[in-house]
Amino acid sequence: MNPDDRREAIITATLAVMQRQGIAATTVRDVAAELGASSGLIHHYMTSMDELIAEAFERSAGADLLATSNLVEQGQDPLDQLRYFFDSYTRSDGNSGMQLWLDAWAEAARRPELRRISQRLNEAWQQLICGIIEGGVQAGSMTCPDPVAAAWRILSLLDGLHLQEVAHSDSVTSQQVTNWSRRGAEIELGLPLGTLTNTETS
Amino acid sequence: MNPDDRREAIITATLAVMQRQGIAATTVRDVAAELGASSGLIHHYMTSMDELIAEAFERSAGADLLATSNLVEQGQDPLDQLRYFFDSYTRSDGNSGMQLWLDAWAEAARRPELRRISQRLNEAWQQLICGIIEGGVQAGSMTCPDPVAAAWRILSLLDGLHLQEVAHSDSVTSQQVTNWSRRGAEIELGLPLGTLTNTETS
DNA sequence: GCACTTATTGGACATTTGCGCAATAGCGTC
DNA sequence: GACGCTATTGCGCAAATGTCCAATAAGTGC
Repeated sequence: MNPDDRREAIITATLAVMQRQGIAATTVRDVAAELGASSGLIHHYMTSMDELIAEAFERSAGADLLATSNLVEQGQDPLDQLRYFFDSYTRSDGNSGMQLWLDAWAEAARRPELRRISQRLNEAWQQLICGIIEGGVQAGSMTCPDPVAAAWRILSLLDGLHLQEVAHSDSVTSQQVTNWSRRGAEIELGLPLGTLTNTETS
Repeated sequence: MNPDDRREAIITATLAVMQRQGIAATTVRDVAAELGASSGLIHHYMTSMDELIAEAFERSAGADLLATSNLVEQGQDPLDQLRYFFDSYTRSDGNSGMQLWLDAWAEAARRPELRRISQRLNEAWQQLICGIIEGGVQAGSMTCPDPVAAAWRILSLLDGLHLQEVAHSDSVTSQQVTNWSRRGAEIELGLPLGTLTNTETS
């Protein structure tokens, strides 16, 4: 098999195992089994387990960011962009992506490679929001004296709420995450109530 | 040694190891070394590793909640209580407590015992905030149409920001967490700018 | 057909893990 | 001082894990 394709296949298999079992419980043998190959093969392409995990996480989380980023770009005006942003962010595939983020944040303290990637991606998310806000302020549709802080707040609010949903699904439901986070952004940016809740749900 | 005291000593030692190395990297042997005893002793008092970890986490996180709760009770009025709340929450001992929470949230999906505890404590935190807000609304010093949602938002914002600080200390500093979270609460509750920032820091 | 490179295998190895168990030590009671 | 209970030890066991490596399969160019 072509080395590039093989590398890709390994990362895909690793991602599948990671989403199923969590980052900490992902082993070389599990990846090999998922791939239908031997464990030695993984090490022939990857220098270490940490690198493998970091690369697989980057692939998954990077794709999510790119998808949202692309969707946001299609918004006609900043308000539209913000709606697209929430639509895309909230619809993370069954929260398996969010569990991955939880694992990544927790493991960041112990895996430098993973830490660098999660930090870079989180900063990119914040900048994506920050750009929308700055556009909204310039267009006069949003009110925000400190876009940088507001962007971190909106991102942290989303992460914090999703965190509750993933860790304690009985406490906070997916619907509440959607409603509460949008309402929070409306308050943060001085938007009229209902600006971001485009459907009939309250 | 008295069985009760011994049990206590084991939990204390476990907590020390957990704060130093993280939940996932806490082993029976490390706890035994911290305690200055043999590994067999731990199993003589604890039926399993999971139970030990869950109990130690509950001890630590429960104490933090109690401390903040007690401090809040000493506030003269709801605004005072909210200030005390932020003072206490932000000054979590060098973030080792927050790393523990990160580990707990990530592990919640795989350790039912831990999940129950973290869920219960998170709900208690939310109720603590919710009570303050309801008091503030009643007293007329805060404006909030939905205290339950607002409390979850403030808690999630704090958690989300702390999360960034612990996982990526280069992105978000402790000072920014303090300022941004308080400013967020001011916006959320319709408070004048600076109501919660009692010091000279901006 | 033959050398040479490389993908791939399958298992060995050292380490670490939670846990169990037989032996020991310490201490209170009669 | 003997007995009995239990706290405590220290080692052993089986399982799991990351990593490495010699052997093999499969092309590939000459």
